[in-house]
Amino acid sequence: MTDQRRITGLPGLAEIGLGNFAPYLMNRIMGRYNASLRADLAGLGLTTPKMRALAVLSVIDAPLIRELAVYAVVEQSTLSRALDQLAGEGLIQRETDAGDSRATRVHITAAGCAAFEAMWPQMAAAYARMFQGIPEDEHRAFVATLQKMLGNIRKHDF
Amino acid sequence: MTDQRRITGLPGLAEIGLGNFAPYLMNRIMGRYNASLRADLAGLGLTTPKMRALAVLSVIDAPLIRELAVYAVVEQSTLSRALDQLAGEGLIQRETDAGDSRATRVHITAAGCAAFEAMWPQMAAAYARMFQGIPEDEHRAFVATLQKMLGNIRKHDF
DNA sequence: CAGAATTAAATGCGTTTGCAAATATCCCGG
DNA sequence: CCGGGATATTTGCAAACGCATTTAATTCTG
Repeated sequence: MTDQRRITGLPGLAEIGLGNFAPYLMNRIMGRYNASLRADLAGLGLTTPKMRALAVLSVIDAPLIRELAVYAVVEQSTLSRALDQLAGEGLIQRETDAGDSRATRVHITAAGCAAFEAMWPQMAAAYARMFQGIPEDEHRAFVATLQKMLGNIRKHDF
Repeated sequence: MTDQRRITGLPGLAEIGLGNFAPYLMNRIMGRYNASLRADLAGLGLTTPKMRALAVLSVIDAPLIRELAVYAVVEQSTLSRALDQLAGEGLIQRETDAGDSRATRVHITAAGCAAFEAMWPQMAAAYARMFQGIPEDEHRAFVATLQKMLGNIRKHDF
């Protein structure tokens, strides 16, 4: 038992081991995944926030901006500026919500769908690489655990 | 089958579903984990790169800066500046490598260890929350899958 | 139903980031 | 042992980021 453990009663990071600490491994993996995507995307004039917004919009229709910020994992102020650019490029459209004129809903355009489809093969390739050699049932169990974890830490109901 | 699937042969994101797409879930989870830690750390005068460097240094002794950048998942130029600050605060020390005077090894100081120990309870709490309600064996299987994934995508041997 | 409190989104502003270039050192072939 | 190419780190710079504030609209409360 280390000094720290003896004093605090908490197992320390050294005892768990970096390579067994799930948040560390997840940061390592997503760090590389995101960096690799970012490099690919730069060639298409897209940044990470723009790509994430398009990805979510390809699946969820007309969310509010604050919802989109949660789904896309982008700070709302950063998203606001990313949407400025996407709108300027004709990839999305902002529209005031019918029932609440403070709120804005975001729609993806046909050009936006096309832009997302152009980058999807690279995301799919990175995804395939990540799970290569991992059996289907292990993959499914992994995703099921992720879903529980998200349920544990999210602040919103979506 | 969607139009995209019929044309490209690739299952699209909509078919997989955001909530079943592992990289998406991992970004959601780590986004919140990191944002929550960052808020806690701001009070201690630490940023994410500084915290990550300290965390790695609490476990790995005297790595080269480029190794530390990989372990800590921080761009090397960003790390270089974070180390400037940490050194200024007396939490780490840079020392030219004995065998290669281009290279620099980084040592954590006693004050640096103390700083990491001060923030560890918050990291441990976020970790515990993330896995609350998840059985021990499921947790272990999850980490084992993460280790395979890291092996699949990493570029370095560490 | 008036006014306070809350919520949505955008914006100002200082900091941080990451790419690319610079600097310093090392290694290899001839 | 000299010069070209590789490697380790730092630094210049423009773009991106996040916090806090602002603006605008809605909802709650007495």
